[in-house]
Amino acid sequence: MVRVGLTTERLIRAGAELADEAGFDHVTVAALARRFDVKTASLYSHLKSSQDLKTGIALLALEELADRGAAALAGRAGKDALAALANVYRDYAREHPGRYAAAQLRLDPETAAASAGVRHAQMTRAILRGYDLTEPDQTHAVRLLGSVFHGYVSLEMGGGFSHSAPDSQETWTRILDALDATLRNWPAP
Amino acid sequence: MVRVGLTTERLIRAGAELADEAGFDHVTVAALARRFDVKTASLYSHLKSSQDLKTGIALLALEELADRGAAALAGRAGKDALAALANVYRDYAREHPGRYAAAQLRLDPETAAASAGVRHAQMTRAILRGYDLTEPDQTHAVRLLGSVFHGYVSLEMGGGFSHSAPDSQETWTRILDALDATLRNWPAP
DNA sequence: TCTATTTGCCTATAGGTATTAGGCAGATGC
DNA sequence: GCATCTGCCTAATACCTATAGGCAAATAGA
Repeated sequence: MVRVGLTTERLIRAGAELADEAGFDHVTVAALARRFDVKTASLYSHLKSSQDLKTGIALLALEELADRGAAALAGRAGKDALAALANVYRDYAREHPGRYAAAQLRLDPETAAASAGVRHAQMTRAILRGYDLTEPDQTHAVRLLGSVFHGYVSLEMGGGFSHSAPDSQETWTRILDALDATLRNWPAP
Repeated sequence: MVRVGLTTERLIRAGAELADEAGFDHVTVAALARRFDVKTASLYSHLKSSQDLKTGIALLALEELADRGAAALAGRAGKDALAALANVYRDYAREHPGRYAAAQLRLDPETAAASAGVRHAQMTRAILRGYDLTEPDQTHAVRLLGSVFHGYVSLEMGGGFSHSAPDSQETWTRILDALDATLRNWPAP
């Protein structure tokens, strides 16, 4: 009975790797146990439940994403900042599809409020400082940007844009151009 | 041994109802069997697998959505058409959250090509006839609209906009205004 | 109407996942 | 060096998916 040195931390990190390799929906307590060459039941000393594991991966992903976003935004403003943050999401999803999928997990309100999710909203709002929007319009714009980032990345990852011209990168650039123009010329009600 | 009269058709339709009531991820062959007061194994005469059931629900949802879209677009053009199709997605997701979630299921290429999914792309393209866009820009715009519709609806359903002002309906209206303006003034590369 | 065939739903079975309870043996503290 | 703690184990329960083979109800043919 060799002790492998399991930790909640290590398990969640390994779970994130498993998610990226096999897909988030293949993340199971059993699969994770196999990865450590340990019996499934052993993980329950460190994890409350399967849901707990998934939530942990989601929180990790949200944090990594927020860190990358903060780094990308530093020293940038306006369209530059817009494109930088947008690319953080898209690139992260391509590098870490499983983690990105985890980040979409619906969290219960308390967990969400304590997560890095709030930093994401703040970062998007920070971008809008480079544009001239009134307060309620800022919220509308935050929601628009969130929708486009999430929507585009999720459709792209689902293969929606794979087999047709023009290629996805071209569209992505043009969509960021369009969003920039929209924010500069935000229509009155 | 009373025969209940199971059919693939009936099973998929009941599965869609189950999805709306309990959530798409609670749709299982076992749960569906309980609903018909029948043993789980009995469903395998009509369904190849659990995946088969889920795919069936997805195809049903895509078709219902496409039908609603076609009806909504009839006789409309420009911003009117844009708002009509957008509302079809949003309303459908609210009325049938389970089916809507099913429609996001990733289908294998052949299945997708034979699905109502292609009608969705056609409808979005049809909207763009009311705007003045060159061919490649039309594709970019189709992808933008798809991203916003899907992204917004999915964030809204995840509760992302629930507990903050202004309310979601207001934002939705303003986003449609912004999209209309963007399409009318699509920026050159 | 009676018989023969089809077929719908059943039982039995095997294997996968989640989760809890209780046990033994390394690791740790005095 | 001994006592305690704690990490991983075995055992057990309860689902879920899926396949194989059986019996009886429905259907077709005479």
